[in-house]
Amino acid sequence: MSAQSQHELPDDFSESAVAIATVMSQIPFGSVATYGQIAALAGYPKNARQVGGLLRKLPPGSGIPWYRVVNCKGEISPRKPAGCAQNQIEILKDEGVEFENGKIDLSKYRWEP
DNA sequence: CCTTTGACGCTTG
DNA sequence: ACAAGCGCCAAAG
Repeated sequence: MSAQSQHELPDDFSESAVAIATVMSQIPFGSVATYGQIAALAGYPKNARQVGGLLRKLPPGSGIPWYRVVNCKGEISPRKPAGCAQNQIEILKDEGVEFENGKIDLSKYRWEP
């Protein structure tokens, strides 16, 4: 079998979705990126919402550090199943990211490509 | 084809 | 600092 990439993205993914997922996987260890930032780097500055929609569709073990994605406020975006953010916070803390009242100081941990 | 939904972001009060 | 409203775009029904 051909050597597949570590990013096993569904074939359903559109061109924009692949670009977004690629940028997302570029987030370095110990850093975080905002939805708008990822969308802009992918070439779609107005598709910040699509980034979130993509994370929702992302399968586990996709090799994408979804936990390094936060909103413009430096906090975990609130989604339906409340409490899931707790796990994300733990992972980021393990990477050295400091949380202040549940928020991250983007001026310190924001990814700067 | 039209309407609704969604892990967003910015502006205004 | 906080809340509400509006804008933007794609996927699903």
